[in-house]
Amino acid sequence: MAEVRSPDTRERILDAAERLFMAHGYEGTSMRQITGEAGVNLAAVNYHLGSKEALVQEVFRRRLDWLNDERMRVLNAMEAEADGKPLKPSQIVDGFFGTLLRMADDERRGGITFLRLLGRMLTDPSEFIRAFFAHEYSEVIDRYKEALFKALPDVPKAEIVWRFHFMLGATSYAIAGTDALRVVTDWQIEEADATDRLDRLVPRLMSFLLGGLRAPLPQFSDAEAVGK
Amino acid sequence: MAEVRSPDTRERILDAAERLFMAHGYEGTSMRQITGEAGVNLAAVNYHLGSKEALVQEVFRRRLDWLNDERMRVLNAMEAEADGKPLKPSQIVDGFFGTLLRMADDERRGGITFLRLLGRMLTDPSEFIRAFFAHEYSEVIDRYKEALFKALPDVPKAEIVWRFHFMLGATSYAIAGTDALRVVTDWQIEEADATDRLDRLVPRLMSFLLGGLRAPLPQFSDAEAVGK
DNA sequence: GTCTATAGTCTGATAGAC
DNA sequence: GTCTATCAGACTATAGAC
Repeated sequence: MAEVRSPDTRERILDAAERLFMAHGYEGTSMRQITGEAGVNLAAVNYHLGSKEALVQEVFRRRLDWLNDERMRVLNAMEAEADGKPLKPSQIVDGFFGTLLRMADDERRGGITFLRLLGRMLTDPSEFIRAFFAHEYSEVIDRYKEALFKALPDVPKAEIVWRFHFMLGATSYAIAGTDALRVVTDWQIEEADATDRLDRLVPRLMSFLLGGLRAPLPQFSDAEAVGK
Repeated sequence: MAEVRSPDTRERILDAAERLFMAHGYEGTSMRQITGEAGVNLAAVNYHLGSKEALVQEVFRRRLDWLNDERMRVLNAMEAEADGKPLKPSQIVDGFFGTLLRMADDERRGGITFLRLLGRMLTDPSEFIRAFFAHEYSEVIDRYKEALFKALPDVPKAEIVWRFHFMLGATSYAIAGTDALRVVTDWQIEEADATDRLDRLVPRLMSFLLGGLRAPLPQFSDAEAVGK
């Protein structure tokens, strides 16, 4: 049985970095802030992680490895159950986005802090960030895309890929939650109490995503597009 | 008649800052990079704009002033036309999101560069950015929210506010476009040619947004929620 | 493994000549 | 208005004592 002990230096650094990168971004967070918040010496980051760039990669890797394994496990289980028949779109959307959102409740997996950090980094177009995500995500995305192609045989594949993309954006903003919502609204809506946030957000978002995924196909003004 | 002249120093700085903030973020871009790209002296930013913080505010202000005026103009025109009757949801969505997306074609208004910058900054939770957007956006958001409340009297207001938020997220990702799309897909889809991007993106996104906006209401597992 | 001390570089901002 | 020169401080990273 593993010895129970308080978080070691390496993990304290990762936790502090996760929180600070979420709040101020990668470039906006210094090693001094990170080590200060973690209560460790400045040199500890370079000793344990190597560099600031290696640190941010490890911050994501320790969470995404679990998330994508879980997404794979869920999809495999659903497909085994379906026995060759296509899955329902709602199952696929829940397997991908629901699994992500439910991380918000799991403090062992970073909780809401990691989800906000992820939503923020997905809009970062820098080559270094993009290459990392492309690598960590490609396998699971391919599997879910294929499942959607099978589930929606009448919808052109390009349309499904775009709608997948739109769903990611809506989810990213949903994660940022009340904070980002306050950017665009005074949010005087009566139910601002904190208790009913997450368990209502998930069904709310799922309805929206499925409505968008199954919307009538767009009519392009360009006539030639019909034959494509 | 105004004299036609090449962009002056101030505008060259704003253009360079817009491009660099889009690519590397606010914290990731130095004054030296900005003045270097603009081909002006380092001291010019402080002389013309005052500080780096004042610079980024002016980068947004010069575009958002036009955008929000235009959104107001379109909404006022549609409501005058409707003569007191509720607008169609598709009209409202097009007035808000369509007006934004069509900026991508207008190089005089910053084009696709500004749109990507905007999408990126909307995920930044820092107080300084949020306060600025809340101020610049509040009036027009309120008017569009009210129009949606009128157009969808059977949908609870809280639901509409959330769906507005989800639509913003989907649009933000749509703007980031092919770049962010490549994060989550190899994008081997055949129609990757650049020519047919924007005029197809708008109907694609509009279908998705309207599908989400008009989706069936979510079922909360919490029974008490029904009476709220 | 953890610390101090510091090297070497880059940052935003400004004073003052022209 | 535009320039050079420079300040004072923050940054990442590392060498070397313990």
